[in-house]
Amino acid sequence: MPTMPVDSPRSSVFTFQSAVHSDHVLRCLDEQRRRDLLCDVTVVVESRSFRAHRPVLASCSDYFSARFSSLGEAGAVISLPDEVTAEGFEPLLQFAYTTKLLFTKENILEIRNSASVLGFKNLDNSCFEFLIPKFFNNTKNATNTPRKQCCRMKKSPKPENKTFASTTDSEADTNKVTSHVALDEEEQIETTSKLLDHPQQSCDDACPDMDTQTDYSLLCKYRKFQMACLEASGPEMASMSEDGCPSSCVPCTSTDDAKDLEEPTSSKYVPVTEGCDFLTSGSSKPPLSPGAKASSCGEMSGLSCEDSVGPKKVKIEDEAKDISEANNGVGIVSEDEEKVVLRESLFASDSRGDHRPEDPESEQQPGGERSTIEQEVAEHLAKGFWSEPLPSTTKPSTAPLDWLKQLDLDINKEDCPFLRDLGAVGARVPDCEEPGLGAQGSPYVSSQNSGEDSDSLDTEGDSEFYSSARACELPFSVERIASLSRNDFQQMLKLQSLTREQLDFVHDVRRRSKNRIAARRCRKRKLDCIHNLECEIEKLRTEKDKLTSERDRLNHQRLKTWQSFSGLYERVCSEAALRPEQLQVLAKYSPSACPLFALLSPLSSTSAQPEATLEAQDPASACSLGLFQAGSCGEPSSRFAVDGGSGEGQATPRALTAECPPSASTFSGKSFACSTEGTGLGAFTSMRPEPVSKLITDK
DNA sequence: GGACGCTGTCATCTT
DNA sequence: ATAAGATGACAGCGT
Repeated sequence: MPTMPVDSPRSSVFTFQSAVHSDHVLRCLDEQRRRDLLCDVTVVVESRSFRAHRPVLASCSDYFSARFSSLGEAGAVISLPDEVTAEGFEPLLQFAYTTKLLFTKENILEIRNSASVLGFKNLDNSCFEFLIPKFFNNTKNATNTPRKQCCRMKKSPKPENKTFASTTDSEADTNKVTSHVALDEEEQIETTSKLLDHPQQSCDDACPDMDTQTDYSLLCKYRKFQMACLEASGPEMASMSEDGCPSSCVPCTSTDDAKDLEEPTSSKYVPVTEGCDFLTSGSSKPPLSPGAKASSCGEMSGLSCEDSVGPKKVKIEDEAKDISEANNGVGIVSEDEEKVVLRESLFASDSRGDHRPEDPESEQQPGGERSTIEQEVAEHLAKGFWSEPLPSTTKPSTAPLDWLKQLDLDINKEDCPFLRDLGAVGARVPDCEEPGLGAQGSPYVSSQNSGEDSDSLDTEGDSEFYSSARACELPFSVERIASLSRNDFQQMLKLQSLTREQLDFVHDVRRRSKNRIAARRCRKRKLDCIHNLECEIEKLRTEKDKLTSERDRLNHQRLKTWQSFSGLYERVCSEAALRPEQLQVLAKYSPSACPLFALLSPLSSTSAQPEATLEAQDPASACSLGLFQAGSCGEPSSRFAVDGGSGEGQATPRALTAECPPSASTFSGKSFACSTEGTGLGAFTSMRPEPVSKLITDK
């Protein structure tokens, strides 16, 4: 958009933004493409060639962007992968130049596939995800798309949520495409949810080791706990974030974006006030009304795995996002029975007047009977369209009550170019689930998913609010009140001349809404923390098992080495027929760990080693019994647990009794005395293998 | 009808 | 000093 800073005596900067410039540019580019003017690339698909401009393609498609950047100037002709068909590519090319995607039931799959391969932006979520199932899964419950089950921790699946999995009779005779689509949609939903949710979002129950981006910095007491864990855990927990969040093992419950880490799974909508900042601060775009900001932001941020109960809402909110980003609306009009034009069009400030007279397509099809699919599609898109709040320009001087009436009447039926055409379907006004609450028909309310557990905004308190709001004649929605930043909120209040009572009421509503959201966050953090701790416990348990088995292995190895060593000494001594004096001399020059010491123990304990008391001597035999007779002790490790005092084992009585059965534990007391007797001779005497003892005894 | 879980709200404390 | 957020406690509601 052209900005035209104009110097003024006071150095003020003005901004002019054309609402038609981008349209014009695109139109010119399309014209050039049609006339093959300034086209710098030929795209070959199957046997067909398409002339185009690289920047246009690159700006719309990741694929082209990558290709062009890698090819440089050389690639004047590029061939697309086999997966891309001409039938699928041509509408995409047209979309790139016109923002309109022409498709039919017959070619939408081709288009979707091509778009997927080419990485065409702004189509998947906004178009295919909703449309394809409508085309190919058009059952009664088609609108009830499955909730992302893996993100529902405990809620039992509801029957209607199984639409995709279940195959109705009407579906039974559908072609393979149907199942393919259903499958793909599941993937899409999942992918979409992942994208829209916090990237960390994942299944709760299957991810003990998955990372999380839960922002524990927002935890208060939990953060302290996490920090304590960090400190206590040492290097193992070094992967924790600064906030004390262990990245190695964390709750896999959803965590939203950095700001709104918290809301994703547990709440239905998350107004992120801060998210509106980019709209409000120094924007060069035409100022949006507070309502627009609120709605946009609320809907933008209102996505979560759990929240996005179906592609419908995802799409709507995605559209809202697009709307908020580009100030565009989404319109859909019918061309003929099976043909639909999905169009993103400029959503000028006067959205209510956006009947797009320049588009003959938008005119009602006289007598044209729409298919159910089409009706649903149109209704869906209309919802997205009207989820955009009324600009403030439409209600400046209108009395609040009149304004509300206006909302209820005008918007829903008359002014919406899509619903107007829908007949009975149109009568099901978006956001008007509760007939008694006319205010809920206000486009300020973004509760899109009618019916089952739509706890987004249709809470008791909100319903109460609407009643009270009507009583107070407040032109606000809860969402708007709660999602606005403080400044915006204050500004909005200033714009409205409210009575004291009204002001109190609005503040109260805002406070409660904020608190409600905070409570959700808080609870979610608790759950995350619990989950995190469970993961930690599991991890430590695994670690312990690993270390235990390693210890056993090493002990076993040590026992074998000792036995082998002892055997060798025994052989040497017996073959050499050494006398005890000779043995002592030999031992004198042997390392202390040498099993030879064991051969000397009786002598040393009685004469040479006065400190080796009877208690130590007795235990020696006791230990040897315990060690080498008590096979009942079971494992080698338990045997060597006894000799902990001789080396690094550090066996404790508790360990002994724990590891040895009662029969062997009768020795434990003395064994322990023996093993703790000393680190030298006593210890080794306690360990001498029976053959050695026997040898010495014999001698 | 009670147990349980979920959610909103309030009061209070912390940031 | 004030607003916003966090959290414990409680109550209402649905299952």
